[in-house]
Order: sequence, then structure tokens, then C-alpha cells
Amino acid sequence: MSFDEREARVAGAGSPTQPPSATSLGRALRQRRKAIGKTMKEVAQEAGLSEGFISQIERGLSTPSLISLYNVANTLGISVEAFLPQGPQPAHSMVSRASERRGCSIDAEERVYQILQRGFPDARLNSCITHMPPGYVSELTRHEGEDFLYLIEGEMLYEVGGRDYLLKAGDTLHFPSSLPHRARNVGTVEARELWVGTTRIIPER
Amino acid sequence: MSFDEREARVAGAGSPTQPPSATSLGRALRQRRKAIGKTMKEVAQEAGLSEGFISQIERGLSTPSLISLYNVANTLGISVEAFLPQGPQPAHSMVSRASERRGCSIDAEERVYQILQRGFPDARLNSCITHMPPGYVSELTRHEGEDFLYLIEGEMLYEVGGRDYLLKAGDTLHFPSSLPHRARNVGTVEARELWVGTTRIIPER
DNA sequence: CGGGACACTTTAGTATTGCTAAAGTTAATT
DNA sequence: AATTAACTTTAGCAATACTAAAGTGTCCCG
Repeated sequence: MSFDEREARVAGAGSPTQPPSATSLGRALRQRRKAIGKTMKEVAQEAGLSEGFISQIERGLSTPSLISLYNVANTLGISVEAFLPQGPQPAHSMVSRASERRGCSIDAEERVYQILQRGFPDARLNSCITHMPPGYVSELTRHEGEDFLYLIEGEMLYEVGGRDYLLKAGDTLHFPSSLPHRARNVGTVEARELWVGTTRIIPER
Repeated sequence: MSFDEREARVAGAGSPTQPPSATSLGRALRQRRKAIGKTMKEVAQEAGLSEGFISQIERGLSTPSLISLYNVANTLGISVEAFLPQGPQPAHSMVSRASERRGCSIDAEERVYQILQRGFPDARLNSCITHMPPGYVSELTRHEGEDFLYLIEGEMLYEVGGRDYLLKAGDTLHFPSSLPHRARNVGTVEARELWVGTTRIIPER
């Protein structure tokens, strides 16, 4: 029984979200690898696998074992979770659905903002999810209000008021926007940051 | 080469976080299964595997394939990611490190708050990460200010101003705290929510 | 006490597949 | 034309994911 056949069987059994397929997994891996500009050989060596096998995986001809996937994911600076798809959902105001957000391309060269519409008129809080490619450096800014950051994924160096804060996924940072601040993606991964702030000024675009 | 032997090899090759081991994976799965009170037979049937195999997995004698793990994880209402351990990190003020937060036990019966200390005096933003077990229902409250929620993990039903909003991981919700609101973990997983708000009142405890 | 019923473990065995080594493509440089 | 680099393909084997079925221990019921 192939990976994909088995998938069909399982889907019929009523699994909550759509299971990963060999092809979708491979595509995601390749996309990711391209995004960070690595070669198969590099990935293969770092993950302790053969080049040919990486090729097979990416083309959906083979599926890596759990550890191998884990190692490959690490090499790509991404979590295994990233390859296991989420199902779609219905919409409603006030809510911003992860699955419905647009403006995000995984191998974007520049940062991508996903502004979360304010939940209601006269709101004082603003929020935005920003995707930043490895190497990305923002301008140094200062303004009124407060900034709260939650790093969803990646590794970022924030320079705030002359000090450096290295954040990893799940870390948060909170500071007065009046301090000059700048963000820098020092990881090898695209970073995703959730920003919540009191500043009305929503950046360009 | 066994799963664990391979692990040793890989760790030596400089992988960023410690890779999962067959035994730790099994332990996690069993813990989870016990936590939601399912039997091996049930899990096996729902995941389309044999009872004996589940036993083997949980005892670290065998490792499931990716799809199988995925299916088992779904059956247990948890994400695959939950079984892949994270590494520790250094600290600094203004920052709240995911790895250093305390007050969190994975099979807690009640919700657990991780209040993120305000980054600086006179801050207007407050934040908190809340862990809520499946079935958890909060009290209905209303107060001054604004609430912003980002659902890190799980599936929650928020009742705000008489309407229901079903959120999944990655979704956000933004509303005026003056509307009566209540949270309900309708998933089978422990849910983790990031809250950012202007309300000073940080809940009990 | 015998005998289910239940939750889990163990064993033995097979079909699958994860993975490698090596040769083959294709295309860009020089 | 020769070299290099990035990737694909093939052939093949050892490892293992998985099953069916029998085995253990424990609780419960008459």
C-alpha cells in the first residue's frame, strides 16, 4: 500500500484535518529549501542522508522516517509541524483566520505584512503578522505608543534602545515605541512575528 | 541501526535541538492517551492500526511512520509537534522566554496562567499566556479596555457579545472587553492562548 | 471457585519501504 | 570539449513498520 493510498483510507475514517501526502510534503520541503537557497547535497549531508534520497522525498517518491524528517526540518530551520497541513475554516468578523490570511508567499524576498483588521471601530490596539526572510533588516524607527511582540517562528535579533534581544520562537518582547528599535532576522529561516501595539501608524502598503 | 543509535549519531552531527527518541515519543503518547482516558484498542481502531502495535510504540519498541504518527496524534487530539522536544535558551529582561516560563504542567486539570511581566513601568499593555485543558470553560466577564487574542494551539470557542467564534491555532480575535465574553476549550487538546490587552486587571492568582 | 471481560504485552513473521551507492541527465562555465 | 554543479534515476538490500494471534494479569460476576 502506498503512502497516498493509505491516506485515502485514513481520510475516509474521519480524521479531523487532511493528512499529509507524500507529494505535498515533498513540495513543501523543496519550496522551503529553495527559499533558503540550499542545495540538495548540503541538506543531505547536514541531515545525514544521501542526495538521491532527498530528491526522492522532494518529488514525493519516498517518505522519510520520523527522525529523518526531523533532521531535514532542522537543516531547513523549520519545524516538522510546518509540513503537516491544517484544514480550512469558515469566516467571521473580529476574527482573523490563519488559514485565510493573504499576502504571504513563503519564498518572498522581502518581508510580508499581514495586517489583521481591527476588530471594531475605535479600537486602540492594532496587530499585524510579519513574515521576514533570513537576513532581513528593518529600518530603525521610534514613535509613540507601545509595542508587543510574539515571535511565532524563527530567530530574530531585536535592537531596542541600544540593547540587543535575541528572540526565539515563542518568546515575547514588550517595549515603549519611543525607544529606537530595529528588527533583524538572524536565523536561517523565514521568521513570523505577531505584533500588537497601540500605535495607529500601520507601516507602508 | 536502531532509532536510538541513529539519534546519537545525529546529535553528534550538530543538530540544533535534541532529536526525539523512540522511548520519549512513546512515553509522551502514553501520557497523552491516559490523560484523555482512551484505551489502546480505541486509539488503534481510530488510527487504523493494530492494538499490539500501539503497545509497541508506547513502549518505545517500535516507531510509527509519519502518517501513522499523524493519525495517532489526531486520535489523541494533539499535534505531532507536541512529541518533538524543544531546546532551552538564555534570558534577558523585557523579554519573556518561552523556555523559561513556569507554571505550566501538560496534564493540568485546570487552566494555567503564565503572566508575562510587563516590559517596563507604566506600560499600558498587559499580556499573558493561558493554558486550558480540554473542556475548560471560563467565567463570563466584562470589563474596561480591549482584548486581543492569538490562539497558539488548540481549538477554542469564544463567546463574545452573544456570538460564538471558533478559533483554531493561528487565528486571532479582537474585541472590546466591555462585551461579555467567555472562553471554552472545545478541542480535545490543551489549548494555549496569547492574550494582549489594555486591561490592568490580571486575573486571579 | 470458574470463567468471562478487559486492558495490555509478546511473539513470530511478512511485506513494505527507507535509504544507499552509483550511474545518468541536464545545463551552465570555462 | 572538458569540468563542475545540481539534480534524477535505477537497482537493490537491510531494516522496520505493521499484523494476527496467542499470552498475561487483573478485575468482576454468578
